[in-house]
Amino acid sequence: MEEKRDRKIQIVVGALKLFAEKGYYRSTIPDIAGSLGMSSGNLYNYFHSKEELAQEAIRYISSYLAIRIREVNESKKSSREKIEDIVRIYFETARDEPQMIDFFLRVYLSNREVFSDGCEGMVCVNEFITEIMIFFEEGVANEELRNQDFFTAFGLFMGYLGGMVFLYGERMLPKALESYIEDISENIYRALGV
Amino acid sequence: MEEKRDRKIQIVVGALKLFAEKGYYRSTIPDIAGSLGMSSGNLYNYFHSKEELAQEAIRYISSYLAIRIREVNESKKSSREKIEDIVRIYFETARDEPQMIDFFLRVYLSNREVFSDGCEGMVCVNEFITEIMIFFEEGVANEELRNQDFFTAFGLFMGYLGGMVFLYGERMLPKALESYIEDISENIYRALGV
Amino acid sequence: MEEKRDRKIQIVVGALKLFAEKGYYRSTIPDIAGSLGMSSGNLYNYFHSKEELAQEAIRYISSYLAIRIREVNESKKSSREKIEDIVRIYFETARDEPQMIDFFLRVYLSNREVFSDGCEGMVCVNEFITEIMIFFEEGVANEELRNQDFFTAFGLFMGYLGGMVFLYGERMLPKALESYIEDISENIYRALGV
Amino acid sequence: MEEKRDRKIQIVVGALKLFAEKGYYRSTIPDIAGSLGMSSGNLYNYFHSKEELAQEAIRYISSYLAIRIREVNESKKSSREKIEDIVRIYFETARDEPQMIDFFLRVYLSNREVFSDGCEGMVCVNEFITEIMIFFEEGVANEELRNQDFFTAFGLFMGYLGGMVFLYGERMLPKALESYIEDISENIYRALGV
DNA sequence: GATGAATGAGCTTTCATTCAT
DNA sequence: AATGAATGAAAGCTCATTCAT
Repeated sequence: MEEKRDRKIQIVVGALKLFAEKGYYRSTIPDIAGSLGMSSGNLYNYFHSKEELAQEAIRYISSYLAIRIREVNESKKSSREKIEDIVRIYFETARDEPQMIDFFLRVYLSNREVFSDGCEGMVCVNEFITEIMIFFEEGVANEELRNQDFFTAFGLFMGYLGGMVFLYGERMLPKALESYIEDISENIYRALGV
Repeated sequence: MEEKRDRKIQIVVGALKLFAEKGYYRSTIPDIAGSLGMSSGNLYNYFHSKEELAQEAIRYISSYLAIRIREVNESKKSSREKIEDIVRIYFETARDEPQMIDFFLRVYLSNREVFSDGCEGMVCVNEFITEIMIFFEEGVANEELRNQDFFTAFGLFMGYLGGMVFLYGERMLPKALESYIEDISENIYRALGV
Repeated sequence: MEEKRDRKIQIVVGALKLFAEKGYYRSTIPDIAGSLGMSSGNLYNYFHSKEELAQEAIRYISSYLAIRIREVNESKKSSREKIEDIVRIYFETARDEPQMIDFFLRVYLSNREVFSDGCEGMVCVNEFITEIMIFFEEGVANEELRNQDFFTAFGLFMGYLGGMVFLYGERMLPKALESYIEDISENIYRALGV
Repeated sequence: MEEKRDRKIQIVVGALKLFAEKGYYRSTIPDIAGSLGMSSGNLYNYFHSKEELAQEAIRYISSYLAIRIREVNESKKSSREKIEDIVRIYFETARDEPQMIDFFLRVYLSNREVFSDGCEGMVCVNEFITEIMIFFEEGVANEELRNQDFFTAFGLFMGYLGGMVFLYGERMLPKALESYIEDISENIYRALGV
């Protein structure tokens, strides 16, 4: 039983990688199964459909990022420092596990029809959004961040990071992603701080 | 000959709309041709492939937005005011011609393989980026904007706007898109201003 | 346009033959297309699904038999003679166009799930049943047939003929099908006559 | 060993039910095994293939009906009464154990390819047919029934009953099946009697 | 005997593209 | 220019059967 759960996670991780590289529609079930050394028929013993696989993938990513941001939220740092921590987490993930961010940007955000049954609204990225919300609201409560509409702040933060990772993926950035952390964090703080 | 050029534009506009609504892989050539009242065979008299059609579409969008931003750049307004004008243009386009922004976010940014032969790097959105670059560099030259890495600024500006339109498209924003213009412009100015 | 209608009929006739020979689930779309010298992709330019093809087939058969029975109904013969004519039509069809009766017995009657959307109840065999009903009611009106429940009579008539054709198909009958016409008609008349 | 025989019968009974409900090709081995609370692998310890299972099912049904008809044959009743008894047995089975008759009509009669190796001709329904034959020949010997070709009589009897149960299954009969027993028996007797 | 993961062939259906008309 | 029938490769998914445990 435990084994089956482990295998499911292995499959999600493998599928995630392929989806992120080639997109949802260009990744075929035989591709995914093959990359895991299994037959495509067998894959259906673990997941009922390709869509379900993609939905599990986005849940996995949301959880992965949420765990790391939760640590930041639980620290005693200032909002300015927390911004930098979150930017770092995001960029390090983009560097070390690029499929995570790429899946998010290129599969989840773009192929909404794949997620419309089972991941309506933002239910499958809820964990992640919740942590960003906690970060923001604590900053406001501590009078370190301006009290503005959450989505206005959220759009800036996440749109910005997503945009940078996209430029990075397109090899449009002249320097390594990490070298932008300081400037970007400063820009975000200027926008959101009191 | 002139006629043929007009018909090509009509086709691009029609294809653009369908691609934006249903995504690249879910839009079929018969779909596109049908929505234009023509046969799929005939469509191939104007474009050699589905990819070419998508590439023309992104060029069209880039040009469409560039023209409007050029007007802003040519005005005598302050950078603070220009930011607001650009945000307004972007949001008004998202409201009145949603396919333009949606194609950009959901087709161009996500199905990179479609654009890898013919739109490498950013050549197909060059016109648009150039105008943003002009806006930024003039602001720096006038000492209204801080002199920072262009991509750091660009990522913030465009990532932010894209993020907001995405949230809007997902019906996650409680208010109309335009009502955020003021706050968002302020956030951008705080981040980029001197 | 007319051509397309003709081609559709050709396809129905071809599919009908295969379905009758091998059953619905053992007849594959490539089989059907191949037997008609066309590609399976092209078949979908004429019919939207395998089910639709089967439904058109039963409508075709129902119409084919109804036309022939209508001629009997329009004749001035006695009910006793009409019974014999109908039995003859049924058996001659079974001999000359065996796929018609076989499809009816082995596909339509047995794979009800295939017909549940679009041929609910008996709507796709309505034409045929209507003619049998006319035969019966006129016989009753003329006081040649006993006035009994229609289904009691219909079940006998059609169950009997179907049963004989089944035995014939299984090569269980020692003699040719036609040589039973006289005896069977007599049995039916004994059962239904006044 | 005796246990194994019992388990085999249980499996046949369970498979029979599923086959009758969903058809042969729509019933999967995991379905059948699952409905019996066993694994599909284990089912293969009892039967070598899906086909074998279906063949055992029809043998079981043939035997089930034969036993009941044998009782009728062994009674001292007239042919007219025996007809009514057989009709009643058939209809009561259709009501109380519908899978028996449904399997016969919808699986055995229709998917001949499944039975072509192992149940050629009528060998798997031999027991049942033999009893009907005994009924008929005794009736002829007693001069209660006309001396006609056995198949002519058999086709009427069984085709009729099968047709009525089919109409019943399609919910086309306005009344309960049993209420037709009297009329149908009368029709059969008129057809077959001296 | 019992399990269920694994296989792999085969299914229906889709669709970009071609080409005779 | 215009049509749409035709192709054929490939997709997602199913399932009887096997076999290591």
